[in-house]
Amino acid sequence: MRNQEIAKIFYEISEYLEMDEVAFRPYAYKKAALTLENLEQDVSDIYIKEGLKGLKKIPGIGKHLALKIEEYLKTGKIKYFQKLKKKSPVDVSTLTAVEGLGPKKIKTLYQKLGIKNVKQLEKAAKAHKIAPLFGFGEKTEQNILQGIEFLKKSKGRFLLGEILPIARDIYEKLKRLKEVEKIDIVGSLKRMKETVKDIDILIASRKPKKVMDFFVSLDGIEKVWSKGTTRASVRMRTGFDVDIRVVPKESYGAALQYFIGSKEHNIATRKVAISKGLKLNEYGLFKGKRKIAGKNEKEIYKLLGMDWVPPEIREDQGEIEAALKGKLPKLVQLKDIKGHLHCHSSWNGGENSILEMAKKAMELGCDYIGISDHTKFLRIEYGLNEKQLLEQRKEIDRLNKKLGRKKFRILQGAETNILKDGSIDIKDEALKKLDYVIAGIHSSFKMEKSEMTNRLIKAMRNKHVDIISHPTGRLLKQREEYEIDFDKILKAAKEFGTILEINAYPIRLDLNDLNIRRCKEAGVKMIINTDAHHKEQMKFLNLGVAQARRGWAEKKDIINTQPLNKLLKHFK
DNA sequence: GCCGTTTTCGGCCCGACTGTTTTCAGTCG
Repeated sequence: MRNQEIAKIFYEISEYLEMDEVAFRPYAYKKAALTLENLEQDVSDIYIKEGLKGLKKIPGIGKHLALKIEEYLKTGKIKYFQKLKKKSPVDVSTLTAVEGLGPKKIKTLYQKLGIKNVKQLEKAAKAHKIAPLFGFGEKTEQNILQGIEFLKKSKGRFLLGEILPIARDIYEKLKRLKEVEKIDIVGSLKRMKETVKDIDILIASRKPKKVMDFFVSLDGIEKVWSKGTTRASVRMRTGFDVDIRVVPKESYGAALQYFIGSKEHNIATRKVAISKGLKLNEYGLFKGKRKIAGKNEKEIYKLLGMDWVPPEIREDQGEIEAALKGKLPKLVQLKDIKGHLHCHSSWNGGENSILEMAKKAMELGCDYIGISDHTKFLRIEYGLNEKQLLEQRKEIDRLNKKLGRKKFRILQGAETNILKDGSIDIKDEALKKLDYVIAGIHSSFKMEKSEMTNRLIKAMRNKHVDIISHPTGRLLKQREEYEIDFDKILKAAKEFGTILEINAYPIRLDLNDLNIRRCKEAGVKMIINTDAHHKEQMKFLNLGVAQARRGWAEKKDIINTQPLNKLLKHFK
């Protein structure tokens, strides 16, 4: 998709303009980038079909941005962007990723110290050159160093949600090639890890050379790192690396098992093989020199006396033992999900009306959808007050009547705010009238552990609060989770019957896999929600399901696998 | 730079928080 490439450039332009203190234009670029990211159609398709006129129909894209998109599609470049980069040769996109640094501070750092990238930034901070600058100080310098450390930890990894669509696109293109007999995405992407380093693809073919030639000629490739007879590696313009590997059909299953990993799972599996006097490697399962399996994974696991292990839990975290005993969990699946309850509408600044959101949910096969707009504390998100919630109630009742379907229902919730002292920003009388109440932390993230734990527990104790949204508050590659005593949270959830959310929004994935497993073991119920601010974002559901699976969650652990009447029983 | 008109320029999300200041700028959401 060219959309993501262009969106990335527009975001950067917006940051350069902010550095130059240009008014309002940064906002226009940011808005356009956001729209492009969520656009269903590929801009290049739109352009081919309808030209500039078609581009201008996209909301937030006017004459000038349409011309820039055209320029990019035709030449692969945007001159205006290059000019800006030349003027301030600073790596804004990674520098702004350091928490606490924005365009203005970056500008000062460049002008006073000539800092252009994170490496120079770190050097300057360590040499205490930043603290004396006007508007900076000791604390800022320390924060910068901390921010850099955090960045380093997540360096070179991409969000599952951003890389998956690109991987699927490449997968589909390769699949159509007639020389490709079998094909799978492998590696950590197949295991649906929350962040992924690169895209690995495995192919069975008798004509590897043809597959290689086709692969390196794919659209969107920036450069080819290497190309051999059975493997190749490329860098995409979007910044991802893609590796493919071609093997003969006869050993495809063994190769699949090997390349899906994880390494730890493979080591443990090979130990099982050894204990049975067998040998397992990427070419097959062997008894002495004789190959006894290798064509597909299932026969390999079977001959090892194990059940087939779903890729999401191949981490050597107890799945080997469970598979040997035939006691693997029956993991929750996307098709088990009957609806979801954390969606935002245009009532609080989301992109789509309640009706549009509901229609999309129906289209995706949901039996219900919950609208849970932000509440008044979050001014920036147009948070609703008590009165507006009542008005929204009427609108939802009206829509339910109009849709008149027994099979589908819109529920009214709200994503309320847990204030600093653990109280909720909406009065009880108003909460009472909602079908359910979500509460989440959206401010004051830096609190002492016991204080933060108590803050959350107090909210859970509220007799109207049913669900805690994104319980740990982390943002992948951006912000650490706030400090909480998770065991105490679990205990409280159990006591008060509070449901913890698995937020499927790509940058959140919160609860994460480990916490999901703890939750399941503690017998605390969970709900998988998308946090969609746009109807297209409902597709994130599968990312949440994947994390639930990684956390060994089964259908019974997740309340939105239940039909509406049973679901409602979980609420206070 | 977009949008929406009162068709040709004015409006465009705003409060909390932090770390600087010593009344506020920059960043975040």
